[in-house]
Amino acid sequence: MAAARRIPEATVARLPLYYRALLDTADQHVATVSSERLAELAGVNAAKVRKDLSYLGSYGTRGVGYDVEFLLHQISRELGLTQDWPVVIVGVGNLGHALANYRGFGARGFQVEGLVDADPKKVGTKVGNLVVEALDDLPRIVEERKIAIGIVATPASAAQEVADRLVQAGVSSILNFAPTVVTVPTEVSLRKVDLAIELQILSFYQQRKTPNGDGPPAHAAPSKRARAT
Amino acid sequence: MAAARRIPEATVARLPLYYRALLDTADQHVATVSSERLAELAGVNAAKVRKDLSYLGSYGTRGVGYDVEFLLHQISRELGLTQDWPVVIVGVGNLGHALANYRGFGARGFQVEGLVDADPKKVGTKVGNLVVEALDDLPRIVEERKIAIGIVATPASAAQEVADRLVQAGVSSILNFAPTVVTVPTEVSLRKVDLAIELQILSFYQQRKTPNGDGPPAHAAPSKRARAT
DNA sequence: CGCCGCTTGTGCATGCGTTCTCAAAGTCTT
DNA sequence: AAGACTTTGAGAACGCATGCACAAGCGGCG
Ligand SMILES: NC(=O)c1ccc[n+]([C@@H]2O[C@H](COP(=O)([O-])OP(=O)(O)OC[C@H]3O[C@@H](n4cnc5c(N)ncnc54)[C@H](O)[C@@H]3O)[C@@H](O)[C@H]2O)c1
Ligand SMILES: NC(=O)c1ccc[n+]([C@@H]2O[C@H](COP(=O)([O-])OP(=O)(O)OC[C@H]3O[C@@H](n4cnc5c(N)ncnc54)[C@H](O)[C@@H]3O)[C@@H](O)[C@H]2O)c1
Repeated sequence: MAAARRIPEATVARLPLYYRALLDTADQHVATVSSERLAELAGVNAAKVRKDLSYLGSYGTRGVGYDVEFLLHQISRELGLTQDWPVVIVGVGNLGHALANYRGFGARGFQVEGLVDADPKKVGTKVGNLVVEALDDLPRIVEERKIAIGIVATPASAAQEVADRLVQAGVSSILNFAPTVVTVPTEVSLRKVDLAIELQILSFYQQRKTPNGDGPPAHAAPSKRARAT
Repeated sequence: MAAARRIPEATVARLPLYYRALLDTADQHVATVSSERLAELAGVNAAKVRKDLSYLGSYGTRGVGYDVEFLLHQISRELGLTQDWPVVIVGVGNLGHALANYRGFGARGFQVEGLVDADPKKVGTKVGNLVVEALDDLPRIVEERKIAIGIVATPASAAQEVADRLVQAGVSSILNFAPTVVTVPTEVSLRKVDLAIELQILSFYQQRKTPNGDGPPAHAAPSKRARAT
C-alpha cells in the first residue's frame, strides 16, 4: 500500500520542512492543521503543500484539514525516520568536532556511531563519548555497526578518496562538507553542504543591491517578507 | 557593459562551482579551458556550462575555449568577489566556534569581523583573534565595520529574533544554520544550511534502496557516476 | 435531514531550467 | 590562402515544478 509511488525530488526536499512544522504543531497539542496553516509554518504556499502531500496519499479530510499525528506518522514513514540511521563522520577536525558534539543528530534518529580520522595523533582520542578510529578500520566499522550514511568533514584534497573508501566500505549515502566536487557511483546518494558557495550566492545578490556605493545598506522597514527554513 | 543582465537563479548557484574549478585550473598553469573540461571539473554537463556562461557575455573563443584568467575575473566580478565582505557570526557555541576558526572564509574574501552572543559568560571571551561581543552592540558593530552579511548560529528558538536584529542593524544578507523557518523582509537575502534536512533527504532515498532488509548494503562496483560539489 | 461553508485534491496553464542540436566563428595545418 | 577541425553560442523542444482555480467531499448547523 505504501510502495512505489514516485515522489518528485522537490517534494522530497520539502517533506522535512512539513515534518518539522508538524512536530511543533503536535507539541502544542493541536489535533489538525489546514494546508494553509502548514504552509505558513513551513514557509511555502498552500497549494504546494497540498500537492506535495497528495503524492503520499489522500491523508486529509475535506472541510477539516490533516490529522497532525497521522500525517506525522505518514511523513516519517516516507522519509524513513521510523528507523534509526547510524552515521559515521570522517575527519574529526574543527567541523567534525562540532558535528560530533551536536545533540540535534541523535535526537532525530541520526546517531553518530563512528568517528574516523587519518591523523595518527587523533586516533584513540575521545570526542564526546566516542573514540576516534583509524581510516583503515572503516570497512569493519561500517559493517559491524550497520552504517549506511557517511559524513565527509576532511579537507577538500582528501574528500574524493574518503568518499571512495566510504563507498567501498559499504556506505550508500554521503553528506559532503568539503568544498570540492566529489563523484560516486550512481547507486550512492550524495549531497553537499557548501558554505563558500552559499556565501558567494549571497555576495552575488548583495552586490546588486549596493551597486558599488560604500555607504551603509539602507535600513528598510519590513514590508513583504521572504521565507526560508 | 556589465550591468543589468538577468541571470537565472540556477545559474547563479553554479557560478561558484565554475569559479572554484577555474581556480584549480589556473593553479595548474593552464591557460584555456573548454566547456567540456569545465563541465567535468564542476560536475555538470557541457551544454549547461556554455549556457550559464553565455548569460555573463560572450567570453569564449570558438575553436579554443575560455581564457582561464579572463573568465575567472568575469565570474568574480559578477559574484562580487572583487571586494571583501566582512561577516558577523551570531551565536558562538559549538558551530559558531567552528565557523570562527575556519580559515576557508577569509581566504575567499569573507572575513569574520564580529562574534556576537547573548550569553554574558561568553561575552568578552576570545575566540581566534576576536573578542565575543554583546547582542546589543550589533547595530554599532554592523555600522562601524560595514558588515552586510550575518550568520545565524544560535539555537532554533532564537533564530527569528536574531535575524530580526540583524536586519534592524543593517545587515541585508543572512545565512541561517538554525533548523527553523526564518522570515525576513523581501529586500534581505536569506539562505539556509540545514543539516537535519539533508540527512532526512538521504534517509528517504536510502530507505528506498534497502526496502527493509537488515543485511548490509550491497557493495556495488562503481559503474556510472553521479556528481555533486 | 438537507443545506451551507470549509478545505482538500487535482486538472490545467504557465514559467523556468535542462538538454539537444547545429550553424557560426574561430584556430591550426599544409 | 584554403580547407579541415574544433568549440562556442543560441534556438528550440522538452520536462519538471509551481500556482491558480474549482469541483468534489466532508462536517456541522439549523
Ligand atoms: N570548520 C568549518 O567551520 C567549516 C565550514 C565549512 C566547510 N568546512 C569544510 O569542512 C572540512 C573540514 O574542515 P575543518 O575546519 O574541520 O578542517 P580541519 O583541518 O580542522 O580538520 C580536517 C580533519 O580531517 C582529517 N583528515 C585529513 N585527511 C584525512 C583523510 N584522508 N581521511 C580521514 N581524515 C582525514 C585531519 O586529520 C583533520 O582532523 C574542510 O573541507 C572545510 O573546507 C569547514
Ligand atoms: N553544532 C553543529 O554541528 C550543528 C550542526 C547543524 C546545525 N546546527 C545548528 O546550529 C545552531 C547552533 O548550534 P550549536 O551546536 O553551536 O549550539 P550551541 O548551543 O552550542 O550554541 C548556541 C549559541 O548561541 C547563543 N545564543 C543563544 N541565544 C542567543 C541569542 N538570542 N542571541 C545570540 N546568541 C544566542 C548561546 O549562548 C550559544 O553560545 C543550532 O540551531 C543548531 O541546531 C549545529
